[in-house]
Amino acid sequence: MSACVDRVVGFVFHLLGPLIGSCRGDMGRPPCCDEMVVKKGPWTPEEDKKLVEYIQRHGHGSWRNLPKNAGLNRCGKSCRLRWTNYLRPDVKRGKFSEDEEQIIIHLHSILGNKWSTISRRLPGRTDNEIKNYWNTHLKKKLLLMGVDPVTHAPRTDLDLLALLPVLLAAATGLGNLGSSSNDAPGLQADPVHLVRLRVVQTLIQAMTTAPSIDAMNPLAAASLGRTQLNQQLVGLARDLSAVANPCGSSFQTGTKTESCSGIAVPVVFSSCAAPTACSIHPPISIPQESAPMDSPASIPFEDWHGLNPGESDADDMICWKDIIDQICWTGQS
DNA sequence: AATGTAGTCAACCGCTGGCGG
DNA sequence: TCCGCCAGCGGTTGACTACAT
Repeated sequence: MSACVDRVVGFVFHLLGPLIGSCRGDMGRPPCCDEMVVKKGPWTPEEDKKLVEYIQRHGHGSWRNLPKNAGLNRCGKSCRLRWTNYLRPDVKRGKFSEDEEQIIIHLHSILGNKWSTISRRLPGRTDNEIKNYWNTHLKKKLLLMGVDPVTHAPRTDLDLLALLPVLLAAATGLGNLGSSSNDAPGLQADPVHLVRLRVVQTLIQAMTTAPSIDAMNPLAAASLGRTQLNQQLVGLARDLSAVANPCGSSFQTGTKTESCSGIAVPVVFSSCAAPTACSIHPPISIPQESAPMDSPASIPFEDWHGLNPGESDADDMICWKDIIDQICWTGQS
């Protein structure tokens, strides 16, 4: 919320800045350069040439005074950035090598987003270049490997993603039930629709709340967001049980412990005591609570391979729109 | 061929901490 | 000790390009 206010205030000041600046007098801190005159945007070859020649001849000295001395219509800050990120003779350009990638990943696991510190260990690479490479390549690479790029720990959101097929199957099953049942279809249509809406609501809530939490504290978010979502999913599983009960009182929900690769995992189950009567409804099995990341009950990294949707088959990659479409419209015809 | 979408990266913005007066 | 200036830093933006539809 405050970030939003800051943005609005920033925008207003952005609009009024030149006006305020022109009548500021000697109040407050003077701008680093005259925003009304100074040039912004991409550098031209002529500007590059001027900057390089000046620095080679005199050194950069005070960046604040450099543009005036070098005959450049630029902010000193802009000159420094252009020099350090692009024009400096020792800047190495081109693709990052495997070794460089490994060094970046390793250092990032120790230092976090300390791009300038990381860049000092990689001669010829600038902090900006490393930061961009991280955000565009390495982050994705780690995600596909099942590693959280923030914590460098095995991803903890995969169990939630792994639940989606289960939820889909449940929601789809309800749709089939509603359309195939001869018993008062009109009475079942509304609860089915309500459950679908709750599935969508849960997904949307997960998608919209987690990032804001992440921004403040990724570690806390990983456990908090997941815990809340899991609780919602548990509730959802119970709703599904209540609605999709084709066998009367024999349909049950509860909690139990299941073994996953030899590790005990608490799950919520919903099952039907008469399988032949409800073969279209697979048992719903949902992790009950998120375990702490370092808990022995959490599933180890190597055990997630089968659950990572992006790893086994590219076609299995989750598309949120398709999921929501499927949940909302399956069985509606 | 035209349009839309996603990816990339140079440059900008605003904050922080060091330093000197 | 306080204050202002400055360089450096990390996050974000937006222009450009490649690819898909």
